[in-house]
Amino acid sequence: MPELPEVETTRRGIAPHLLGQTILAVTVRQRSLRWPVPTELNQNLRSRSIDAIARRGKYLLLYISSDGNNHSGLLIHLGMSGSLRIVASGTPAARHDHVDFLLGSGQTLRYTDPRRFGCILWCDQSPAEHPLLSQLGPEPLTPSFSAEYLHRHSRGRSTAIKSFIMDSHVVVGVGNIYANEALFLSGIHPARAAGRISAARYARLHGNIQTILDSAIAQGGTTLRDFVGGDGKPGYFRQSLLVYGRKGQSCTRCLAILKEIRINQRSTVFCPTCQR
DNA sequence: CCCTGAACCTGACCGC
DNA sequence: TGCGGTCAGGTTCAGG
Repeated sequence: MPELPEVETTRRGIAPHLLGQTILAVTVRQRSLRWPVPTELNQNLRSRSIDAIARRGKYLLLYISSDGNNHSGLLIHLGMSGSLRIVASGTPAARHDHVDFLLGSGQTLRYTDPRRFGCILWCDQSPAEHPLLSQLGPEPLTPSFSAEYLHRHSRGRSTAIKSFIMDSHVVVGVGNIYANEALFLSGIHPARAAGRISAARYARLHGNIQTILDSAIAQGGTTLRDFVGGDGKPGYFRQSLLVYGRKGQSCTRCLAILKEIRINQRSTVFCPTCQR
C-alpha cells in the first residue's frame, strides 16, 4: 500500500495510541515476512514501553525504553501490501494479521500484510543505526533534498528519470504513484535519461515532488484497494491523481490520451504531449 | 560504479 | 464456474 504519505499517515494515526504504552505481549502468527520475524521479539519487548515512533523513508522506527541509556527498538516496513492499525485487544485475527502487540491500554497494535513483503526487525541499538537505513538518500521534505542535489547526482546517469527519483539511494519515499504524478506536473517524459535534464527542469521537479508528497500527506494518503491509516480512515488523495491509473483517459491539461509504458517493470502513465 | 531483471507472495481481475 | 495469465503501492540481490 504504502508510499511515504501512506507510511506517514500510518505513523500519525497510531502514534497517540502507542506513546508511553507498555507492551504486555507480542503474538507472532506468521514469521516469514521479507526477513524472518525474530523469535525473541516477545521476550525482548514484554513489559517495555514505547518512547517514540519515527519514520525514515518508508520505514517506521519504534523506540523502546531500556534500563540503561542505550536505545533499542523495532524497524518496520509495510512492503507492498502491509498495514499497521490499532484494534481493541481481543479482536479476532483475520487471515493475514501476522503480528499483534498487546498494549497496556487494552488496545492492540496489529500488523497485517497479505503479500508479506514487509518486515519487522529487532534492533539492539537505536533503529536509526540499522544497516538497512545507512545507504538511504535524503528525506524529500527536508532541506537536505534540493534541486541542486538532484541535478548534481544525476550527471552522467543514463537511467530513466523515473527510475532515478524512485531510487532510495537518491531520495527516499518516492514510489510509483507519486513518481508518475511528479513527472507529469513537471512536464518531463518519464523515460528521459536523468543525466540529460537541465538544472531548471530539476528545480521544477524538486518542487513538484515536495508538493505532491505534502498534499498527499495532508489528505491522508492515497487509498487503493483497502489502505486505511492507523485511525481506520481511508486516504482521500486518489481523487487528486492526474495520471496514475488513468491510462487511456484524457490529459487534464491538453486532453490528449494518456499512454502507459513499462519502466523497470513498473506501470508508467504519462501524457505524450505535455511530457518531453 | 551503473544498470537491468529476478525474486519474494497473495489476491483481484480479465478473457476464454 | 474454473483456469491460466497478468497485474498490484517495494526493495534487495545477482549478474552483466
